[in-house]
This record gives sequence, C-alpha cells and structure tokens, in this order.
Amino acid sequence: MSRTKKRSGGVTMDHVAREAGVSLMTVSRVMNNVPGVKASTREAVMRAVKELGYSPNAAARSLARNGAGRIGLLYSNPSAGYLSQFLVGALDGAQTSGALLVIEKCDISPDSESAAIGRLIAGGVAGVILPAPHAESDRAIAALREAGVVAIAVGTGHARSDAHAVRMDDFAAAAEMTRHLVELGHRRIGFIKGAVNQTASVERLLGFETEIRRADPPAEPLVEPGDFTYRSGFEAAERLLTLEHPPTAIFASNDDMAAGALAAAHRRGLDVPGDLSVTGFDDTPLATAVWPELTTIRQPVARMAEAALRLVLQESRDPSRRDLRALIDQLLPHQLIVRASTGRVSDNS
Amino acid sequence: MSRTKKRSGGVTMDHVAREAGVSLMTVSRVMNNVPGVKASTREAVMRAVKELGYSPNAAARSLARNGAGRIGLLYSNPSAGYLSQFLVGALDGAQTSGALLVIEKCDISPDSESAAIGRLIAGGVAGVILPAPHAESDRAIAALREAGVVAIAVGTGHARSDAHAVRMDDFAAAAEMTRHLVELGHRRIGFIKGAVNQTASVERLLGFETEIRRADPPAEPLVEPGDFTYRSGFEAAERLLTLEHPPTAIFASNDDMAAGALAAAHRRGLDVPGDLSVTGFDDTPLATAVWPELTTIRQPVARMAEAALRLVLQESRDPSRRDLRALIDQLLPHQLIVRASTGRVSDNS
DNA sequence: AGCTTTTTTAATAGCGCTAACATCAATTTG
DNA sequence: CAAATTGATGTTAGCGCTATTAAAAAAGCT
Repeated sequence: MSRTKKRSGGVTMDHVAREAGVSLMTVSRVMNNVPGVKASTREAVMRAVKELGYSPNAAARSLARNGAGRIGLLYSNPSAGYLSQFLVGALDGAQTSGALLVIEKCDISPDSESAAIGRLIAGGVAGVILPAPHAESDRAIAALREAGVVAIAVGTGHARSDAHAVRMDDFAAAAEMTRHLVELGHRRIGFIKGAVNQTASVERLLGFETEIRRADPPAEPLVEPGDFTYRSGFEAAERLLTLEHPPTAIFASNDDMAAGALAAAHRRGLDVPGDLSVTGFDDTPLATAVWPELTTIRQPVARMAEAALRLVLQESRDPSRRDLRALIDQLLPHQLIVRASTGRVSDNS
Repeated sequence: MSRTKKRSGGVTMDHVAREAGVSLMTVSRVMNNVPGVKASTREAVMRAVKELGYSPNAAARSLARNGAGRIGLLYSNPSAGYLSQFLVGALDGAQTSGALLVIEKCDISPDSESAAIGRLIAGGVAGVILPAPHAESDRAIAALREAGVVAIAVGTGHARSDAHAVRMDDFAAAAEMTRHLVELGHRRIGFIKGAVNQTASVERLLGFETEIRRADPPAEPLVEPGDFTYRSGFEAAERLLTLEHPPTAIFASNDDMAAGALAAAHRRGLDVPGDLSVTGFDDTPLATAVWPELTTIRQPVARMAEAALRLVLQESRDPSRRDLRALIDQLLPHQLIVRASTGRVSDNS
C-alpha cells in the first residue's frame, strides 16, 4: 500500500503490447527481428516502444533464452589502454545485440585461469571471448571445448585449429611499419621483441625480418628481447644505443616499449626523430601521451571485441554447425599511423 | 533427444538443494547470508555448492529481485587508465555482491547524457553510479532523483547535497604533494589546473594554494590553466618554462598533463628531476610508463568503484531511508607515491 | 500435558522474457 | 466446395532465482 508502483520506470513488454494493441509475443518478435510480422504491425509496435521508452531487460532475456546470449569474457591484464578499449568494444556490442556479458577476472597463473574458466562454464555461458594472453592458452580452450562452449581467441598471431579467431594481420602490419622506416632511409634498425609466449609477437618479428631482407640497399636488423613492458623497452633500447654502431631507428613491438625506448633516447640526449626514429605498435592512448607522439600501428581493438562478440553469438545460436567446425578466422584491418616520432635518417649518423 | 542435458554446465540451485538434501529456499538463504539457517544445514549446503561448482545466475537473481541489485553505470570518458580501473573495480564488486551491472555509454553532450539516463531508468535499475564527469551533472542527478533511483557521485571534489558521494580528499592530497615539493626546497612552483567544470580540479588548486601560503620561507605559485589532456599539459608547461623566472617544479593536476610537462621539459633540454621536478596526480598506468616515472597521488579508483557499488546496493535495499536522505559522503584514503620525477631543488636555479 | 511462542524448513507465485506449439483467417488446390 | 496450405498472431510453459506465505519442529510457559 505504501508503494503505489512496484518499480519506478519499469516498462515491460506487457505495457508495450497493450499500447500497441497486440500480444506480448508479437512485441517479442519485433524486438528480435524475427520475420513473419506484418509491416504495419511491426511499425505499430515500434511506435509504442518509442512512446514508452521501452528497452528490453537483458536479464530476463538471458534467462528465457536459457543461457544462449550469455557470453563470457576472461581478462587478466589490466594493462590500461588495451583492456579499457576492449571492454568498451565488448560492452557496446553486447548492448547492441542484446547479449549479456559475464566478465570474469583472473591472473596469469594457469590455476587461476582454470578456475575462472570453470566458473564461466558453471555459469552456463554459450561462448567465451579470450583476449590477448588467454587466447594462447591451449588448456583453457580445451576445457571450453570439452564443455561444449564456443571459444573465440582474440589477438593471436595466427588462426587456431581449435577455436575461432578474431585478429589483425600482425605480420603484414610489422612489414608495413618496417617499410615505412626503410623508405625514410633507415638501414640500421633495432627491433624490440614482445613476450615470447604470444604468437602475435612472433608474427611481428617475422614481418619485420622479412621486410628487412627486401630492403635495397640492404638493411641490418638488430633484434633485442622484450616482454611488452615499459621497463623492458627501456632496457632493450639502452642496449641498442650503447652498441658501437647504434641503430638510427627502433621498432618496438608495442607502444609501452616504444615509450621506454623514447625515455632511453632522451636520457642519452638524443633527439627523436632527429637522431633516432622510434615506432610503437597498437596505438594505445599512450602513443599520443608521450612526446613526440608515436608513429604506430592502429589495432582496431574495440572493433575486434565487437566482432568477437558477434561471432560467439552467431556460432552459439545454431549448435548444428558446432561439430562441423568450420573454424572462422576473422581478420580486421589495421592502419599505419604516422606521427612525430619517425623521420628521415640524418646525414651524420 | 539429441541433447541429453539441456545446457552444458548449468548447475542450478535445484541441484545443490538435492545434493545437500534440503529445499531450494534453504540454499537461497545460505547463498544470500540470510540469518535463520542452522549452522549444520548451512555447512551442508556450502559443501554441496563447492562440490558441484555452483555459482548463482546473476540474471535470474536480478530478475527475481525485481530490479533490486540491478545497478547502472554511466561512462563517457574512455580516457584509458581511469575508466579501465574503474570498470574493473565495479565489475569486481558486482561479482562479489551478486549485483548486475548495466553499463551505459554516452558522450559528453547533455542530450546524450539525458538519453542514457533515460535508458537506465527505463531499464529499471535500482541505482546509478556516476563517475567523474557525470558526477557533476545536476541535470542527471535530478532526473535520477525524480525517478526514485539512488545516485552515487564518484570522484567529485566535495560532497553533494543531492546525491551520495564516494571520493577522495583532493584538497588534502594536493596539499600533501605541495608540501613534498616545498620540503625538497622548491619555492617557485608551477601548477597546471584541471578542467574547470570539475570540482575536484578546484579542490586540488585550493589545496595547492593553501599549502603554498604556509611555506616558510615563502613560496611563489605560478598557476596555468589546463583541461586534463596531455596537450594542455604540454602547452601549460611551455608557458611556464619560457617565463623569465621559470619554476623549479611543476605540479600537474593529473598524470596526463604531467606527462605533457615532462615532454616539454625534455624538449627544452631540461633534466628531470635535475633541473625541474614534475608531479602528477591519480597514479594512472601512465605514471609508470614515462621516464622518469612520476611522483604522483594514488587515487584508489578501483576501490572507489567498489565502494560506490556497495553503497548503491545498500541504499537501494531499504527504501525506507530513501527520503530521510541521510546523505553519505564516503572518503577513501589516497597515498603520495614518490618516484623519480621529483628531487631536491638544484643550486644553480 | 496442553498451549503459545520461537526457530527452522517447505511450498507457491511470480520477475520479464522467449521457444514451442496452438489458433485462426486468408488463401490455394484436387 | 471440402481439404490442405500458408501467414500472422496468440497461448502456454518455463528459464533460475527470491519473497512471501504456510507448515512443521523445537522450545518455553501455566
């Protein structure tokens, strides 16, 4: 008696149905774009929806669909830019497609990963999106497969034989970046590798080496290890810059390491790009938060997340194809972003 | 007939109840820590839960609770570090407390904000968390109030009279940072302001000025405008460093602007911290991704998000207090993080 | 013992939505 | 012209969980 309305602002399908003068089911059909509704009816429903400001209740939908449309996302790497963009993309996609994201955190240890995967499976998700580091985990993917859950690897270096993949062409992008440097006249080029357990790192290195071999006049590659952290980039650059014949350009496998290289150069009093060109990879927010702003490769992270979401949804909808395993490998376009950190090689090197 | 189990991995309360030999409702009570369950029963249920790897279905729970436990989060500012940390904190909290996060994006325009708020309300959330820029929006908070939805402002400069607040003490933190610089011997200190429409910016400036006035021997403040972007920090620093008597330290109101100041200093060939100390604010990942790493204030973003979540949940549970409006203002502790970007003032300045 | 008061447990009715089937008119066909 | 075929909509039965009410068991009182 105290509260007149059960819930403020709770517009349900029932209201819409009444307003449009149709049955509940028709509204559901319209909301899900199911064919077999007369155009005029559909329009009337749409009008009612707009009128009442109705928006479907994701929880109820997920429940009714019995888990289809509920999809998991495993993350571990709160590495600023990447995760943030990825989450935003995924959330966006979830909103649009009416999916329910179940986001599960874990750290890098295999145990923690397994536990998280277990929780996801027990939670009854239809599919799981595995970004960056987890996309390489055979164990995780095997567990998912066994449970009959669709797995999507995002950001791996190449397609997988046991899961769908959404990724970019790391090889081509690295080659493109290398060509950019070669065209600027650089012939002694340092390369800072990424974490070795990620296939994307390998592809980037391969792209670099392949393109270097093509250079005419020939170019000399100077490869240093790294692990995608700022510190490792700093240290690798220090090693490169203290060589007897230091490189005139450094190609770091990601923006964090490029920022480290930048710092190392500045510390030695080198001007970028006057004395040394530096390039990154990924185009995280960091790329434009350092000086000079980094020439880098734009990885369409948000779009990848969205694509992954769509893919899970689509694949989990019809279980028929599940075993035929027409594995999908979706490649998204990247882009070379030339900013202020690269320039023509100077004469006095 | 083809699929033996309705859904792979779908462990429901029913299973747990059967396993533990109790009724469904008892399991629910145990899961929600409702008192009135015999200890031995509770224990048996817990064992069954663990045994079966049961985890409650957030969607179903949200539905059954009729929206209580469904809480909204409005974001707009994909500014890398902050959002990422905030989301992680909120998602974490949601997981623990069994809430269902409804995340809604909008851009900075008032129209877009109103629309997003409208969707949230129509979605029947019990409360809405408003981080950084939206926390200042009177319009948004008014709309929420009117709909009877609990609003929590996060990261404002001071408590609000119309919404609960979760925040840090920007004034005290800025004063603390200023004291740090003064103690290092700096007497000409530049300050780069944050966006003027955020009260936190004002508090930080006030904290700075108050502490400056306390300095003995007296110190001279040099205040420049900024808007929390890297570029504005760069430009403000350029202005400061081209003064006839440039400052020996620059206190930027956030890390992005500090990174800009760092770049400006490097460009002029200044050594940090040898010739110039630079400090940031927030301790975003950027703080450790520049060289030298920034002395800054650690803002417990993730914890703030979690606290906000808890607060919404708690407040929305009993609507009785809703009108008494015992507004809560929860202050979370910050921390001065001293890194390599600040040092004792040099003699030859 | 017989009764009321406290615990503790069980049963029932939805929350908002969708899948699957049922219905009913408007066609088409033998 | 009755029967079979469409196309558009309506009905019914849950999805997994929680609130609420009813019931049973345990404990306290005269």
